[in-house]
Parts: sequence; C-alpha cells; structure tokens
Amino acid sequence: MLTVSGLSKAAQVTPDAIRHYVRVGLLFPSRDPENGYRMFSDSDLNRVRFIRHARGLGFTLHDIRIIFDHSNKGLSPCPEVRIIIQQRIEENGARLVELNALRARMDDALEKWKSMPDGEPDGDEICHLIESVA
Amino acid sequence: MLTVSGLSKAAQVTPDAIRHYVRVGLLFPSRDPENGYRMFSDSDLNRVRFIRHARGLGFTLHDIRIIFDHSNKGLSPCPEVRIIIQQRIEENGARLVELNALRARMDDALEKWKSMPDGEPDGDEICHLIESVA
DNA sequence: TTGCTCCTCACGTCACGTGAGGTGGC
DNA sequence: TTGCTCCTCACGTCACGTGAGGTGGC
Repeated sequence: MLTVSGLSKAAQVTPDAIRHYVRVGLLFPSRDPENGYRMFSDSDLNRVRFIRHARGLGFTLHDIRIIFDHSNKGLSPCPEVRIIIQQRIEENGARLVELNALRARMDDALEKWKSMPDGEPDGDEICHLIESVA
Repeated sequence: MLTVSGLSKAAQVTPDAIRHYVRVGLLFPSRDPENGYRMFSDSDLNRVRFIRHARGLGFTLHDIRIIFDHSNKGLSPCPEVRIIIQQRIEENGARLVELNALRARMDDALEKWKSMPDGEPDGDEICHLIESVA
C-alpha cells in the first residue's frame, strides 16, 4: 500500500496530480481508518503509469476515463483507443497550423517594426506598431 | 453610441466577447439610465479593433491591459509592445516544439499499432497498444 | 519547537461560451 | 403571443498548481 507521496514518487508525478486523478475519478484509493490518508495499491501505480503514457500520446483525462471504464467492464478499449488518437492527431495538426500561422505573423511584425519608431499617444491611436499590421 | 450588439457587429466579434472585455477592464461603457444597457463610443470600437489586432499577434488580454494602461497615462506603449512580443514569440516557439514532438509520437504510435491486434483485458494490462509505447 | 507528510476546501489559470431566469418594446 | 435584444449571475472548459488552515508522529 502506498500513500500519496509514495505513489507520486513511484510514478514520477506530483502529489497534486495524484490528488487530481482521484478527484476526477481515475483512481479510487481506500482510506486508512486511522488518519483518513489515501491508500493506493500496486494496480493504482499501474494506472498512473498508464495515464502518463496516454497523456504523452495526447489523450485527455476524459479519454483515459473512457478507456478505464471500458476496461473495467471487461471490454477491450483498443478499438476506442484507435479512434480517439485519430481525432487527437487531427486536432494537433490544426493547432500546429494555427501556431505556425501565428509565428509567421509575429515574425513579419517584428521585421516590419525594426524600421519603425516608437510613437507618442495622440488620443486617436493606441500603438501604431500594432495598428500597422493588417 | 453603440449597444453591445451594435459594437459586436461593427467590430466583428461576438456579443459575449464584448461583455468579457468589459468584465476584465478593457472597456468602460457608460450606461443608458433608461434600461441599464451598456453604451459604447467610437473610441470603444477603436479599442476592440485594437484588441483583435493585438490578439492576432499573440498578445494576451493581460498584455493588452498593460498597453492600455500605459496609453491612458499618456505614455507610449511601444517599447513595452516590442518587449512583450519577444516573449510571446519565444513561448510560441516552445509550444511549437512541444506539439511537433507530440505529432511525432502520435504518428509513430499509429504506425506501430497498424501491425498490432486489439488485446483483451487480462486484469493486469489496460490497453497494450498504449502500454507498448516507451 | 521544527520539519515533514498528510488532509480538505476552494480559487486561479485563459478567453471566452453557455445556460438559467428575467426585462422591454415592437 | 412571438421574436429580438438586452441584462445579471455563475458555472464550464483543461489539467493541474497554489494558498489557507489544520492534523499527527518523530
């Protein structure tokens, strides 16, 4: 049996992350009747490691909950897992497109601003650098 | 004088975004004494357009508030603007590195999983697809 | 007493979106 | 009555981090 800090060290995560996983229903520790401390089993350690692997592949905690629920019902979660990762890949791709476009806009602005002086506020404009960008 | 929806249409943003900007102190509408409706001036329209430009360059609402505060004191916000965008560029770069690494991990996993069958839960493992990824 | 670990709220993050419940004039 | 716009809370999003205030054993 492991306590919060014991589990957090074994799984290389913060104690607060462990408590968070309990809060959102990914872990169900028993309680020490003496002091109310959360007590985790080896299978909880296994679960936390799984959570970390899945997070590293872009699965959300909500995704992971769905996977756990399937697994707890004795069903294979693998078909779900294949579907979910496709969605996460698409989302990540869209996010990358956005951030690359943002980078281009930022770089363009910075380049343009090099040859522009700082402006003094004149009541009508706020900062002509930003306003100069279409 | 413009109402929430009037301003939102003129500035091409949602009415809720306008209300949000008021909440966080970027806009200070007067109130119609008849019905309590928020009343915006042309300079508010100017401000919302500025907010959109700045957001498009990666500035946060908090950044924008700092810019407005400087401007309201009669100081030029341009030096601040140059400093802030540098930080946002760095953050965006770091984010891009992360998301590219995530994409690589996702793609690797998907490729690997093509040749792997779905597993049945055996009590010890949750989903061998995910667990197969280092 | 100090130091360490544990506990429980409950709020903060970021930029809104949304839902509930109600108003006022056509 | 229906439809449209406005209003004010106040909660939800995502995955935690943090701060307050308190416990228990060495």
